[in-house]
Amino acid sequence: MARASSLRRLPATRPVRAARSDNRLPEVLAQAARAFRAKGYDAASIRDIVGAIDMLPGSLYYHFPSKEALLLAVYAEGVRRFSEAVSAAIAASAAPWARLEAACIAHLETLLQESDFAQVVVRVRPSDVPAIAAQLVALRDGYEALFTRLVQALPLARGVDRRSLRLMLLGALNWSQTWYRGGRDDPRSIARQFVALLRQQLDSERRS
Amino acid sequence: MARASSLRRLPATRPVRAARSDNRLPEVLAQAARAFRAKGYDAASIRDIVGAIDMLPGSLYYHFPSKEALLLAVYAEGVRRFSEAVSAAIAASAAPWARLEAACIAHLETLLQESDFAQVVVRVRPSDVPAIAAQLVALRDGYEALFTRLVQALPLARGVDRRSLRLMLLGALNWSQTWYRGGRDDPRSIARQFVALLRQQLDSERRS
DNA sequence: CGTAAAAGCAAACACTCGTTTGGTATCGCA
DNA sequence: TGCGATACCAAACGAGTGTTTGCTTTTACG
Repeated sequence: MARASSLRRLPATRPVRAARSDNRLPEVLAQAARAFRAKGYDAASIRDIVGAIDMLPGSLYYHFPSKEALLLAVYAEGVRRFSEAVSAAIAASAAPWARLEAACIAHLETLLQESDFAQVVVRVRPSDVPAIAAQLVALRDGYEALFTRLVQALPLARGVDRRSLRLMLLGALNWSQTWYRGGRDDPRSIARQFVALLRQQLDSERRS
Repeated sequence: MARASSLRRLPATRPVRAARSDNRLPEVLAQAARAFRAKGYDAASIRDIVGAIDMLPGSLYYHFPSKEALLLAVYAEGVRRFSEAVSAAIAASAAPWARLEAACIAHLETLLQESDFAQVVVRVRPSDVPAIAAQLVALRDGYEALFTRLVQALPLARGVDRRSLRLMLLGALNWSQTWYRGGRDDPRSIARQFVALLRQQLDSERRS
């Protein structure tokens, strides 16, 4: 059986028949992502979300059993977009540093341009939604494991802590959401700058 | 006239007489910082804050005209603590890199240990509180100017973008609030690691 | 076509939110 | 000691919150 678009398995009430074509679930998700990104989880109300697509508050509960479940769906989609973008980006290169740079560029372009879903992942803190905090963290950790492997592959001088390097890089990238303004900066060059600042230790003082 | 403790000028209703000794404003501020840090601005309710010190919701409005004004007071105090810690720390050293490292250590220790007030500065986004967003940004910018000067003083190879360096460093430091767990890590060594990862370009290829 | 499921409407529910208003102990000070 | 400002209490306000319940329209499918 085909895996389908992955959005189709999100609703909690499983249809036994195919979804109808006038299904507005995609619009709901898009608007939810937009609202969560702009206002954060608590400040974004159900009425904000559904009102933007002329739907009534109660109607949302046909698609999701709770506001938390809605956030989880948006968050999962955000993580999926990050993973997809980065996976595709690193496939092109073989050299460890080039792969890391490609990953950072893809991460930042997804975060700062393709927007909304990805921004929610960086914006919303799992601890803000205790009921699903563990699931949010698990999703994010799954994605960041990609970077763990990329950093692991780097040829570094001994004594360089790879965990610190990963945390520093991802932290700097994610924090850019705070100060980034389109037009003035662009994601690609920011990511390149950041990687370049770390690349000073030359490759392979030891085994690859 | 003495400058006083700087908390005394916070209330919006200016007393013409000295404050009474049973004044619980300090406790209100401390609890507000605690709540804003733990839950964020929107999720932390007035009742959460005053309830923790057995005060009634309405009583807060003797000290502050609005919830936003309360946040502004907490935020300003947080920025003040950052500034004070970092200013004191960089006074001890003269060498540019040592000063930057000292600043980062002080920043991170303030953020991750002395806690609450400082954490609010990193946790709460100005855009979450539009009415005072501009003032929050101004406060933070004033503090971060400290780092701009520290980075400016570094002897760097030409072609190294100082703005990127500053943004990367502060971003990585601030993001640590997300993953830091006391006991496992400690702020001092984290800050040292981060600075070390950037220090590879040797001092003064050019003028000091 | 007819029918069952899908998708959403309409209206309310109980609750919490920030805030206001009027009153009152209590303290600092002359 | 008395007076007035200080620092609250007590109780409510209207608006907004996530969510539920019963009903209705629309669609895909046999």
